[in-house]
Amino acid sequence: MTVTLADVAARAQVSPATVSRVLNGNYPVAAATRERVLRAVDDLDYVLNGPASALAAATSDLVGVLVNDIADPFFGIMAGAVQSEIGGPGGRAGGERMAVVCNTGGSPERELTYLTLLQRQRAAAVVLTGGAIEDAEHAAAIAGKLRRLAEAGSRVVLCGRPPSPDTDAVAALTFDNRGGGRQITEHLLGLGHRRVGYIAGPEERTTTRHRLEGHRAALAARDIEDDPALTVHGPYDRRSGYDATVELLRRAPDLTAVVAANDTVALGACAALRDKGLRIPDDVSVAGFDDLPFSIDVVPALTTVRLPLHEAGARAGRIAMGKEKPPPGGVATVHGELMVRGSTAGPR
Amino acid sequence: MTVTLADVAARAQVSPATVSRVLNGNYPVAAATRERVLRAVDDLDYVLNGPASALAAATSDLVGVLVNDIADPFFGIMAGAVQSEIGGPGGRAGGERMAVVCNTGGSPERELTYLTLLQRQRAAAVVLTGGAIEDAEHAAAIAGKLRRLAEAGSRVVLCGRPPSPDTDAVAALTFDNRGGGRQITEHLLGLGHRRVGYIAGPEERTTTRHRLEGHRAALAARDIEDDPALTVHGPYDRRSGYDATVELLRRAPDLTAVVAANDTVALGACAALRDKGLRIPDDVSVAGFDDLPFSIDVVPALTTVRLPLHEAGARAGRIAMGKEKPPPGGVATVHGELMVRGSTAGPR
DNA sequence: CTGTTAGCGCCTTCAG
DNA sequence: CTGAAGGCGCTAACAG
Repeated sequence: MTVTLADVAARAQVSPATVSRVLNGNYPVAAATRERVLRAVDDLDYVLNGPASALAAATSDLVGVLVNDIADPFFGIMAGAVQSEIGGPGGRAGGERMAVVCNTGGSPERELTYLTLLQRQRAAAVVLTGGAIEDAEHAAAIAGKLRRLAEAGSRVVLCGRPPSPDTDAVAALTFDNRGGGRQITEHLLGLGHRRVGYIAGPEERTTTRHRLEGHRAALAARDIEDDPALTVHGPYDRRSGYDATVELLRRAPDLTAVVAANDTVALGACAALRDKGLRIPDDVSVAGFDDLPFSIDVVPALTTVRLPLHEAGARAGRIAMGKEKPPPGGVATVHGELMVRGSTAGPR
Repeated sequence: MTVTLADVAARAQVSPATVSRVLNGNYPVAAATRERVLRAVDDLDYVLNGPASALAAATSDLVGVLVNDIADPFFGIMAGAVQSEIGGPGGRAGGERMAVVCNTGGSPERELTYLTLLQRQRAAAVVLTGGAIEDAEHAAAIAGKLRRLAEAGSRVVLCGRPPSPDTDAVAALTFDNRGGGRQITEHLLGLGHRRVGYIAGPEERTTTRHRLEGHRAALAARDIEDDPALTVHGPYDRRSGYDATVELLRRAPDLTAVVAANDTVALGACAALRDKGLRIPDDVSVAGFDDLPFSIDVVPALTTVRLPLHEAGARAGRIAMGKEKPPPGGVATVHGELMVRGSTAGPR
């Protein structure tokens, strides 16, 4: 019923092997023969059977992309960038690799499950985005899975995640979250702020910890007390920013600035401040992190640290495909850039 | 080297068929036997070979999701929702289906290419999101591809895209773009606006056309002239909103409101107005469409039409998996809800 | 409930 | 440059 390679071969009057070679283009085939085969393919509307080739060739053209939440532009941008680079060298509808996007929701189990599923698919590569969960047991489990994936021939690339030891990753592009966190707080301190609230991300995640460490380093460098009451943890979403800000304001009505773990959280913080009748930045300055597309459009525009998400994702994609050499030592640090905008100013 | 079903069978002292049955759980197997097999699987760290099963079973556990741009939350939200519903009935790391996200960038060729690639993968289902391109030739090509996909056993579901004839889609969930477009303009007219600029999406797309038709219907219902100078087309991005607004202002300095094709475009429009020294909504009202998460956080909050993107995506996913019955006739219209917020008010 | 027997459709040596 | 042959790892009838 469904047309197979053999049908094409018959129609083109060549052997199945020849058709295979034409389709994969990895082997010399006479131009005339190729033409004949291609015509037969068209005539028959033939479409290669992916699973069959994957089985025979022991590798598929699927690339896994693990993200926390694809609805979040932070991940959407990276996933899109990865995807834009994994296409083959072009040509017909061949050579193209496809991205399997796996939404882990930040859950360790789902992360593991998806890795297994990708191993099952014999994924050509796997790109893990976003911060890692800081739990020894889980880290070991992940490392084990990644090792097995690598052994099975998948190229593993970390994007925006710190390199973890014995992972067999081809490369790790890690964001300089610590440096960025430090920059943003330094900017605020430089403006004269002394009571700075910090809305951190969820605990036990490298991203959260690094950004917070940067913040603290900036405080320490100026000998400013790191009042524990000024730090609140919560998920990376708007709601958390809102609630945390209300809480911070309750604990420390004297604060003059709020640093949020990321832009989305910062948005929630702004909303809370506004609801309390506080003006930004006149009464309270607000800063975010990531520089998502909307951040320049909120009013006042958000001061934040720009992370080159698209570039990083694209590079991860190219490295995963072997189109670009991994960085020396397999690790590259991607730095953020402080974007000073209207949401921060000197304290009252 | 790599461990296979046969290895597991040997270790559990059963036949390969039995192992297969345990793993797929579609067949009765004695509890004791199952235990033994499962233990062997664990001991050997066995992972099923996806391509091999797909070949033998003639179906894969991949679900294609076509989107214009995964970095855009409009699509990210739907893709995430689809993905959340395609998981199997649960259980071990089995039964899980994975989402192959295909970024078409709005290009007809890429749309076709990806459909072919999904057919090659023998995708269990394919969900097409977003509006369709209005070009007879392309529409026919797509319809043909979809028909072939359906014949090959993939369940095709449209999400946010009008039902196209002879497509063999299991279901089409279409957004009521016309109704939404009409509502938003009616809202503005009700406030007293008479000169309303309209920033439409790219031409030749159903979404663009329907929203614009709704806008015009609202004007017509009030016998207000549809001044062609008040409509500008452009891509669905911020930049386009900015540029279009500058152009509208040039053409019609007397306009008192701007309706954007979607929220992202509206953001650009707001930025342009602000740069021109115009206040929102005091000088010019602005309205968007979609109600993306950031829309409530911009200042002033955006009046817009909320589309239940997550719900629609989830439903599409369930229908694609056969977990939910398709709507009667295969077509369901998903209505938007007018969200009146601070960005619109009566004219000066 | 379990084992046996054939393929699924393609790639890939190996000859020629 | 092209053909022939074997097997990739699993599933799906059939028997039993």
